[in-house]
Amino acid sequence: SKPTQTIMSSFPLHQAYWGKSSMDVSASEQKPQSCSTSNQLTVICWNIDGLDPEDVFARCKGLLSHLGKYRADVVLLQELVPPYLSQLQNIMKDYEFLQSSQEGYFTGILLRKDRVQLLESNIVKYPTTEMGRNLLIAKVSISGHPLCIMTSHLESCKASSQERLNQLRRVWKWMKEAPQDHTVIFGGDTNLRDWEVKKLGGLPDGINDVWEMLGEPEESRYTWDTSINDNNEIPNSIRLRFDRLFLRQAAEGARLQPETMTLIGLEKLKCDYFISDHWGILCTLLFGSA
Amino acid sequence: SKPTQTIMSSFPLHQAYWGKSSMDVSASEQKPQSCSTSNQLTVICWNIDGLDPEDVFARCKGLLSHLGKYRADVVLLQELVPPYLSQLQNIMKDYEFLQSSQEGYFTGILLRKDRVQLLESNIVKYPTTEMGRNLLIAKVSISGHPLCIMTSHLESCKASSQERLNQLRRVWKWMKEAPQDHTVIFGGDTNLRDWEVKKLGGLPDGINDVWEMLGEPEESRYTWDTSINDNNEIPNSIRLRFDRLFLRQAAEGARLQPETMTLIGLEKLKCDYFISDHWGILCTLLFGSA
DNA sequence: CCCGGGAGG
DNA sequence: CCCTCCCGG
Repeated sequence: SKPTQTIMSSFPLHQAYWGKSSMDVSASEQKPQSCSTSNQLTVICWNIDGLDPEDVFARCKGLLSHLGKYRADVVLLQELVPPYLSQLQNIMKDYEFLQSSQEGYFTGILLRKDRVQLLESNIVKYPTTEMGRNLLIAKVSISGHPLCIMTSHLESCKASSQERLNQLRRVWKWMKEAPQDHTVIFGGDTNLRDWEVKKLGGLPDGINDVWEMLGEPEESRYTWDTSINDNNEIPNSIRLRFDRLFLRQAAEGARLQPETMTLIGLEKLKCDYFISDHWGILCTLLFGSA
Repeated sequence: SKPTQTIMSSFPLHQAYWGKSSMDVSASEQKPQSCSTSNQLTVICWNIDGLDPEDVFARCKGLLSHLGKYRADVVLLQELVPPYLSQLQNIMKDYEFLQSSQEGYFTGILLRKDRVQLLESNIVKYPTTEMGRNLLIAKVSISGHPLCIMTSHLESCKASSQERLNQLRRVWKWMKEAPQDHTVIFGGDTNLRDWEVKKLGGLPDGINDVWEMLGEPEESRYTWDTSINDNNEIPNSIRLRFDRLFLRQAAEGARLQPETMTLIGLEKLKCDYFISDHWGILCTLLFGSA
């Protein structure tokens, strides 16, 4: 009875996520249970461009295929829209969903239930946004580690630089002021240009950019790249690192150490579109001894 | 036989400049000869918007009326076009004319013959202009004082800020590198926003903004003001100080001290247009003892 | 969601 | 020659 089900058949999406011929088994049986005391944390961060009406079904299927393949502990999505979200919720029964708004487009935090225990969530408004942007926060426990997870879609477009930097300062403030016993990880579509971060004097003490911590690997630098991605039909080749992860360590306890960062969603679908105009970030981190 | 004479009758313009019933006397008799050893210098600087085709005749007449009234020693004009220039040359027989180009729109320096002796002139190209802009320079002697006079119409529009600032730096360089025994005065349509000058670190040592030297009088701040001037039919009220005079003193000899700066062309013509979308600047300065 | 150019206010 | 919006590249 959901409107989206009138345009999307559920089965191919289910299959994309759970795998072929899996309609007959329950969710809990379909994938091996992860070790809930593993010290590894897997995060996906992706602006899925839910506002683009082109071939939504195929793109959603592609997205579910990736999410089902990696089964990340934490999935941070931007530009979710209600029909898109409904589909994910219908299929991804093994995740708990948080969303930053009920209407328009918004962000979401998806928590893998068997790995992450949600303790508290919070939505913080940006007071001067002109695009309805906000900061979504989840306090969770994973393998016994207290973790504060944040996502946001900062003000878009070059022209909104000032507002975007206001929002970035606010994000950093929330990261710094999170409980000191929590590790804090932010992932989102920051729409940042490198010169904007420089303009703020660089990252604040205690907050690091995960991509920089990994030695600035060239192959995962540009998350928005019109030299490859033609979803937006932009003839110019422009490459920007819009999507970023920031990390603040807990004052004590295990440090969270980035291990790998790769881009996903790089393959073109049969419909000749990419899943999104952004690549997704797949990041693994390890809780180690301090 | 000039094309402009087919659309403009010369007599009303002559009358506007020289005064009523003056067609029967020669130019040299029409106005009292200024004292050629006066220490006062009068400068008019005005973007006359020669590109605006509306009511050119009435606007040219209004311009000549002002130029005839003040009979400035130096008149710096921007957005001259050939027909407009021809009319001025036909009427203002008491001035020597320099122009920065022969075609399109360009700047001009008009020197009152009985007060100013032209020694040398120079046209400096801006290498990267996309609007054909340049710097027009005249070395002159006035009351025995060596003077370097410059005018320009810097790159227009907010979007061309970078090129405009390149040009401004070049102007300042030429002002600084003019012969040290010359006083240097630049007047022009700079299209500058205050934040652009700040961005360059403010005015260089040794170069001053005449309006600032006069204590930043509010009534002569905005030379382009759509809250009053509707020549361009811009519904928003926007006021900018586009037109500026810069001064560099000679290393020795009399210092040139600004005395007054007023805006002219503030009255609406019968045709319901202003003379230009810019106000003119009328400035008096005095050579004093150092 | 890049950039630039053109129209309308 | 302001600004914003829209469109095409």
